[in-house]
Amino acid sequence: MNHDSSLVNRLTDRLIAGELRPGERLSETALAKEFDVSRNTLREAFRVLGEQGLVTHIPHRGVSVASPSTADVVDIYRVRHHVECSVLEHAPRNHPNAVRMEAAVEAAERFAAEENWLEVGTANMAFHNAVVSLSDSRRLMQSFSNVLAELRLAFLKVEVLDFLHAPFISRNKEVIEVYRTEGSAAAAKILGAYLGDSERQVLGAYARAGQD
Amino acid sequence: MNHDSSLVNRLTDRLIAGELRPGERLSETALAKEFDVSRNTLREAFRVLGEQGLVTHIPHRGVSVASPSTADVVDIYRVRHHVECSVLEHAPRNHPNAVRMEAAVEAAERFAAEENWLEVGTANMAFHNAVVSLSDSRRLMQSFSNVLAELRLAFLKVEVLDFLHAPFISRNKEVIEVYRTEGSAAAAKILGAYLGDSERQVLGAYARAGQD
DNA sequence: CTAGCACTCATTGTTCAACAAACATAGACG
DNA sequence: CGTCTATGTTTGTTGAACAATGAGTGCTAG
Repeated sequence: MNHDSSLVNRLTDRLIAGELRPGERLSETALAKEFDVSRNTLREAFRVLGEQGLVTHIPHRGVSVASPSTADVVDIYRVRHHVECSVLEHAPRNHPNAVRMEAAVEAAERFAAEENWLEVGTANMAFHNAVVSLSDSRRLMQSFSNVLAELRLAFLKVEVLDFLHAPFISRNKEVIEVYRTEGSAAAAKILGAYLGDSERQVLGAYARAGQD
Repeated sequence: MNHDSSLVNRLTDRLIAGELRPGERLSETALAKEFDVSRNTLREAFRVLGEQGLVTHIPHRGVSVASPSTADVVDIYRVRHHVECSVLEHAPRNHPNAVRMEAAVEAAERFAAEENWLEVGTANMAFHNAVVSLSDSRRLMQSFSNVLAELRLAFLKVEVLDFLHAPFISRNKEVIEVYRTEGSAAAAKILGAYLGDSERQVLGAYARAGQD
């Protein structure tokens, strides 16, 4: 995805894989040693991750893996509503990137069959990134991708990947189907409802987990 | 605006003030000396500015002030359409932050009277940031703010601040007026047309300036 | 016993000097 | 005229060092 600084990639990989858990403190010296880089280069990587929202930086207290609060989840879903729905609503009828959406759904189904929920989640992210790619806007895709990555940390925080992802594969398919047959506006409505339900599920999981 | 790392602020101030011109190469040693910081800290600041799109970083070739191409301008206006229109369309009837929009317009009028076009541009940015603030989403505001800052670099690049900003003050007022009287949906339509015209103006200026 | 306080220790913030690696420039050469 | 090489400059990265801040500890006084 990012073809720049390999260090940022290595860190994001660990983050979205859940190997660095939300809220976990990231010691500079420890991580520098682990990734075999100097503290200074690690700090540069921290700054970009911080700007992407994957990591929280508090001056003189170091950085931790972002640990989205319920307020953050609500905020993230606000972004999703505005961006995803608006893009889908105004998408041209047969946008080439629709195949990306289909590919993502197929991948999700494959991984769901294997009960590999982490990869199902990745495929789900790919689906929604594909939706936003219908905008043909690099910046929109970039910003949105960051927000989705942050949302994944929210999923990891409450540790119920299966329950959160499984029911939504079929709804992804429905979005594609409606987009193909009835057009953008109808599909955007479906997607909006989808997102509302998804948000409720996540917030419910937060409440059950007793998280803030 | 940003109350974190003072260095990033100092740099962004110089950038949006046009003192560091679009495309200008930013030498690490030179800038480090000028801002009286070490190369390493400057590089950390470069990473966040790079992530914000204000600065372009090419490995082994250093960073330059972002110099948006016409493709970038088109991309930026795509973001603006999706974000601003969607937010305004779904904004509640009497959102408290509407006063921010009005304050921005008044500031723009004051500065226009003084023919201080740089500050008119700043006030215009404040207006559109205020529009997005109707979403009550921190992330949407943050991302959007970055995109607007990048657009200002586009204005600075073609050096026609007055021509680009002056005609749009009244249209800002119109957006507020329609939002107050006819509601969100109507205002969003007006704003959409506004943005379309604005985009054409900027692209026209690019063409006249013979820029890519 | 507990609240407050000084002290200690660990971590981050920042700088500096050094070197490797990539790039840009200029001059030599065919 | 174009290409290649040599040289110099800039970035990428490191390690060590020190200052500044925060966190934890144990002491003291009430």
